[in-house]
Amino acid sequence: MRKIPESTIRRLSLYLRFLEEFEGQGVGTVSSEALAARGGTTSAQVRKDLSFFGSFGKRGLGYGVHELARRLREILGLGRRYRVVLIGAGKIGSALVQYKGFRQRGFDIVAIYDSDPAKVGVAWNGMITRDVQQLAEDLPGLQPEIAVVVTPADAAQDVTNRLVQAGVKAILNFAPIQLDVPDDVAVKTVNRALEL
Amino acid sequence: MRKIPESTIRRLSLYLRFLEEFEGQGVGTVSSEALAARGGTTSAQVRKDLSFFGSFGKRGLGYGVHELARRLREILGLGRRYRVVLIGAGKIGSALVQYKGFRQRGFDIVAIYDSDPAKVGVAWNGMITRDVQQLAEDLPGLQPEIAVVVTPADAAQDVTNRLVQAGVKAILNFAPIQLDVPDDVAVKTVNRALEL
DNA sequence: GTTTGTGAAACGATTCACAGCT
DNA sequence: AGCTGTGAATCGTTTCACAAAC
Repeated sequence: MRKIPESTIRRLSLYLRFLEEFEGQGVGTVSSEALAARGGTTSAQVRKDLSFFGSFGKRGLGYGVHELARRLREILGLGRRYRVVLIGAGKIGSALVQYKGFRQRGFDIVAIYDSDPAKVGVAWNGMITRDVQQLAEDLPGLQPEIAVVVTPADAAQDVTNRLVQAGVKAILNFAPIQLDVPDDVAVKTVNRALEL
Repeated sequence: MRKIPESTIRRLSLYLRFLEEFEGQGVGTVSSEALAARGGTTSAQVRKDLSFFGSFGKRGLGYGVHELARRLREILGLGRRYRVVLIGAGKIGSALVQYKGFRQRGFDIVAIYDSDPAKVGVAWNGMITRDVQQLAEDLPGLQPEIAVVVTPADAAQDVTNRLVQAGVKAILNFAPIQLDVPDDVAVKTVNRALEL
């Protein structure tokens, strides 16, 4: 029982959200069936997902809402805070700085960079946008766990190289391009597109 | 060779984007290998994806960039326009009305609804927000192919019921809830959340 | 009696590997 | 010689089904 499916992780955060709902409604215990109904999966799926990490339920009874929520937060690494640098102070970048959910989920933006002289020096949420040229120099002091790349596609790979060079091991990429990184660096590219 | 993987469809629109890039660069022909490199997959994957829909390449040569792009647009139903109604004139809703990419991709918003009296009557892009109570009455005249639900979670199911009742067969759901619909209605729930 | 936890079976997607066309 | 198209093999995920726990 080693490798955990990526899809399991995605569902785990869903479950957590539902548990928090149940918690708010004063529900003390849920069955895998109830969780599944809320999330549009099956009870077997819920149980298998959880079983990757241990056994948190009581047979014949279900799961303690509060306890399971706690365990999930633990598994998902919530409660822990992450230092993140943001590269790109354009539209998405500045939206992210102001987005409260980001901070709520444990992500603290500790610096913002841009290459456009018109954007450098502008303050967002009390943080002054710095020149991307200073990135290499600043990173050792910032010690960010995560970098968020929100540059145009043509700048993304260059920025990524600098980040990797400086030892960043996790990148969240909003640029519409496949970033080339060493195996020990995790990249998650998010697709800002709608399709049907 | 009947059922086409959902993931194949997702990749197809990626391929199309890359082909348009190549087209812009005056490239006349691509191999599956070249497309794969651009998109971070493998050549076998590209060929298998395309093979679900026919054989568009020339052995020993590759694919005609222009022709393949045309075929993909055809397969993906682009070029066709869709009439969409938007339910919810809140933050995301109003962003969507103004989002140009939506229209560019063939989606024409033909009406906007909200239940909040303060929002009803407000014009977005020259379109006046109407009261959601009028939905049932209006839909037969609007004949929308798609409805986009951007209401709060507690209103979403109710709105959905009305839409289904009126014969809408495709719903794009931004509310953080699992919508319950008959089998012949397609729902795509999009998750406005960031995780890592 | 109810509901979990989990091997085993079924299913679905990706990768391999090669025959066949250009 | 080069590259596609595709069955067959492989790999990963979901579903089944049931013994064990309460």
